[in-house]
Amino acid sequence: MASFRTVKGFRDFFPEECAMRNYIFETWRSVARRYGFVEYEAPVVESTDLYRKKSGDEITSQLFCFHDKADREVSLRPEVTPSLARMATTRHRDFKKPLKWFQIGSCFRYEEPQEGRTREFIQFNADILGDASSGTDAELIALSIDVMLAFGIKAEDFAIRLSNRQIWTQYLEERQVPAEHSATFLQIVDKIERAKPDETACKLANIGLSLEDVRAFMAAADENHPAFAALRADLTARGLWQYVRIDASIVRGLAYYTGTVFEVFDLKHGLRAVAGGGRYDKLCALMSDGSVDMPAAGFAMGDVVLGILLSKTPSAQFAITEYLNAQQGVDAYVVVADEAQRCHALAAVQALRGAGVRVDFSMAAQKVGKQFQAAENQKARFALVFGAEFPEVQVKNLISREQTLVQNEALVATVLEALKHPAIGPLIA
RNA sequence: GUGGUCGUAGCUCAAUGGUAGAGCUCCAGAUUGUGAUUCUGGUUGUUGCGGGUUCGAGCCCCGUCGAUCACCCCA
Repeated sequence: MASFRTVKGFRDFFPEECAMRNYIFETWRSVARRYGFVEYEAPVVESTDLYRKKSGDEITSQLFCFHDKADREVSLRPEVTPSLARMATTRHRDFKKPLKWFQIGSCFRYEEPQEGRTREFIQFNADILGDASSGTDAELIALSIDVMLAFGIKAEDFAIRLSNRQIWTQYLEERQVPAEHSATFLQIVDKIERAKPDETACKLANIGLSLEDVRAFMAAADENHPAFAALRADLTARGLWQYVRIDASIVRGLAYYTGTVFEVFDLKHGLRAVAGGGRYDKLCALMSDGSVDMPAAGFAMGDVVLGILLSKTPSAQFAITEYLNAQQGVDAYVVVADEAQRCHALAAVQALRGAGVRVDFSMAAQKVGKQFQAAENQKARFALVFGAEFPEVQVKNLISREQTLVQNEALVATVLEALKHPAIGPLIA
């Protein structure tokens, strides 16, 4: 038994898991680029104040925070939106608006790990800054839908829960509830489906509201509500409105959301939200002490819940298998049948690799049978046998099992030509 | 941070308080120039860790670490 384990809530990525992770990254990247987003990255360690500024002191209980050797208070980032707001505001004059930026990287939260929740997780963040139009919100929702579709997650597997915090702001104004109760109220709404009704009613009574009135208002907030009219028209034109469900109980936990809020969630397994986001028009002003007032909206998708959903969705497995087959293994495996020819084999390995061919071979002397077995394990399409017939080389097609003799100096050209033809049939017999 | 369940080989799991096992994987051989199947052999454990009870603990008790579930939180 190994003496060391991963630290609580952290994960190893063995090759199989790393391939899965890379598949997720590449899918995120390719869809984001399809939408005209450019990639950025921010530091993993930030000043703890960066997170206090927008969320208050209590959030430090969920931060990986520590003092560095110069006694600076720093934290591993729990999210990237504050870093993005800092970056975008400090150099906003350098960029034409709107900014469509995405990022992929680790975030850290000191919480109790559970299924779908680890202490280090990887997030895909997509944000649009400098555009206050509802078209921006629609673009982000469309991106989140297309990301799911790109993973092979279909309409019957997921949906978007959509709401808007302004309908609640308006609700509170109409009932003359003081603005300082707004955050408390949104927390109550967030939990309204899970908490006990009498406790919820009691909390609402404290700020002068009744549960019946709130429930009635929520029921009335359907897709015909004027707050969703522009979004609905936009997403309907894209053919994407079918994925959207209005749900007024979605307010999102973050303090900084100001308008549209939405979540991506699965329909079959009751998992945690796959992604979440919304409009945060005041955050840039807050981060820049009012010097840069830039509207913004965005969402984040984590790798952990997404990975669980992919593993439970058969239609997603197909795309993963295709990706893994294309990525794994090598094109050719060099078999050293006669150790006297090893130096020629090494020269060929080097030449083939220089030509861009993926090549592997046994670095130590091995029986020929073992080497062919290794070639199969590596999913090689060709075995190149260096033996007594050198300077001729046996080129064996491992799928058709056909074998031909080729002059060594023609080997690279022959392999390159052969690789142009698509592999026939499955690599494993 | 609080409470429930669980922790045995690389993996999946057995083992009335009485000699720690099986399957799979991995390695080697049968097979010294060709992939499968099969057969044979082999490696791997302070039973998560530390105490306690007992003639004797994988099993019972306490603590601790980890996993998981529910709270909490969901940026």
